Amino acid sequence: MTATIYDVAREAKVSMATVSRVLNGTAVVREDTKQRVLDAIARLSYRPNAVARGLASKRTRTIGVIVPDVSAAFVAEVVRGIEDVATMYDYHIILSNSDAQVQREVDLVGTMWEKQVDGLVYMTNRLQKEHVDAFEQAQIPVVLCATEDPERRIPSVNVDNQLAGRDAATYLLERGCKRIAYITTTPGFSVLADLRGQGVASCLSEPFLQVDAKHGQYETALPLIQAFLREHEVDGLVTATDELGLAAIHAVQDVGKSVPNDIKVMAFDNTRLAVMVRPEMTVVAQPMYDFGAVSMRLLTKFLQDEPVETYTVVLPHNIVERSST
Amino acid sequence: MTATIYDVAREAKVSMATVSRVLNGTAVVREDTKQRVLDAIARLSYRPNAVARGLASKRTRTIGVIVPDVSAAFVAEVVRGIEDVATMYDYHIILSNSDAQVQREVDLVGTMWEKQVDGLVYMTNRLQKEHVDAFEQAQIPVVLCATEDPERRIPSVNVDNQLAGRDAATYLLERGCKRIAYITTTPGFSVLADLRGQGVASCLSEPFLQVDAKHGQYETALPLIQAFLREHEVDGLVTATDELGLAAIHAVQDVGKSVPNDIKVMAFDNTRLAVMVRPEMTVVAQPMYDFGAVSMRLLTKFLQDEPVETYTVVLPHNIVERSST
DNA sequence: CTGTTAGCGCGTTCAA
DNA sequence: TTGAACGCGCTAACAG
Repeated sequence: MTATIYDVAREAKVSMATVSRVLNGTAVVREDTKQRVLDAIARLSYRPNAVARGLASKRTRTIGVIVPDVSAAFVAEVVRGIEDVATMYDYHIILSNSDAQVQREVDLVGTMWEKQVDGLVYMTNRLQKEHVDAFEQAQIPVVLCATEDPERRIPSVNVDNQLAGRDAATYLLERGCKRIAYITTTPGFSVLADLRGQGVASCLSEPFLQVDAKHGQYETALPLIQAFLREHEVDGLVTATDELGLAAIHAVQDVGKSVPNDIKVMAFDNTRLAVMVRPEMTVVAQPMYDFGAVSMRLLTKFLQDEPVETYTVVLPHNIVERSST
Repeated sequence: MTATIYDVAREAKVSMATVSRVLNGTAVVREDTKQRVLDAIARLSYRPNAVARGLASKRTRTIGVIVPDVSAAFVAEVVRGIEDVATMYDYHIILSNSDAQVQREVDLVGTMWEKQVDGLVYMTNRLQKEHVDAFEQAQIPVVLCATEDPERRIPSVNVDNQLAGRDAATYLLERGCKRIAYITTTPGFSVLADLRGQGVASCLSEPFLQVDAKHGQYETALPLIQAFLREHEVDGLVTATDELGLAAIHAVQDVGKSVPNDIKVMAFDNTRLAVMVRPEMTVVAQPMYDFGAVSMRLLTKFLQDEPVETYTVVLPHNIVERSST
């Protein structure tokens, strides 16, 4: 049997309350009795039971993290940011994948609630009423991470994706591109991708060309982009993700043209992929790690009742110029 | 205030024991009273408190997952596998990154213990005595995931990396390679990488050439491999990871040679990177998702006292032939 | 500064 | 088939 706080109390010849006090620093304890307690703890190699603690204090020091899919590079990087800051503030994270399915996302809020998480970091492609309802019912502090809440009801951390789209288009325009197309995942699937597209579109005088690259997978996107390039005369491509950017570069090469001479390619995100292509990709870099880190930090502020200035944090994005433009 | 089991009991005009019974199916309850309870639960939208439940039952239905770094593609994929199976068996996972630091890994076992996790899925580059001691002290069921335990003390799920290394070398040899080099992260850092190298070496009659690509990052590896290629005449390259494979391909091209005509390149793992290079990489594919899924499944067997045949699961690897060889 | 005493919300005997 | 009562290990008043 593993030792409890009672065992420590007996061993140190004090009451369990005193043990609790030195454990939590919740009140002043005389130095020598404190030392006795510490010794007893060490002798018994006592570890406080976080579950009992959670029940008594109503705070579990664990945060629920709900994401579409950790195995996506972008997401994994975000999760890393979340976990790092969580660790700093002595929290653990419970991680769940939703596969971007609303029903599952809503269910997860429920099970996270059962687990008594102190807060939630939430990542979804498209925030809907069901989500907001679930948050309200669960009464858990939530921070949206790299996801948009058009109505700004829920605190969130993101970049201005529409502006980012404009910046991308402007960049290409300034470098002489005349006809720019936007390559994205299935429109309607991801708000981020849609906003970026809107940003691009808003800069164009020509009719807006958009390529639906399905789920954004390299393999499926490649032939779609090739087909598009055979039918349309373009000299600039903006892609919703790095993976699509990579597919775009290869597609351009496949139809016998050159990047960046014939067609300039500019991608979103700046995952490690961006530097692993030839030519290396110019990108609108997203602060993925910071999405996670800042979200979690914001959440800790809520949990500790620290004052917060902005509930809707807009992180800066920036263009990293490389050889594909 | 959120409803408790007492509220439900009162609402259904039964005792809390009965509510607990219908909740857990732990004893037969008359159909109509069961229905009353269910109705009451729905009416109050009652959710059992998992923390209280954990304290009373001594099982939390949460699993600790300790990995070097989720943001690595390989790891993220493994974690996805773990989480999927955990969900199937109604477990949640607490995820922590260790950055491959032994001290942190050991500490994490301790904090996971405090959290009363029911089990641990553990991933580390090099299992050491400190780890095993920590496991023993914590008395938690552990399954090693994609990590070697040379002494087979701890249950594990892995492939035979040495054999995989031999297979890679054999493959190249059969295709006419005469001088093969192995490109790896800092030797001694990862047991997996070392074993693969040993496998490669065991097939070679020529002296074994090994390139220390530091931490295995594309950017730092690239110039190192270029330098190596300028000094050595080789016609085959095996790399410890996909990222290094990509660097190798580009390095070959940078020194004015062709893949696969002049030098064949063969990588390990088969992350999505493998198909995103030109030429696409031939790889020894690792079942990353399965590492996670099978580990977690094995752990559930321990937790449910199911019989298990093998404590050391060796998953099959296979060569995926593409254009780089 | 320290000890006593209630709970926290639930599982689980033991009787009835 | 159901209920009463105890305990899981700890925090948090409240006394002293």
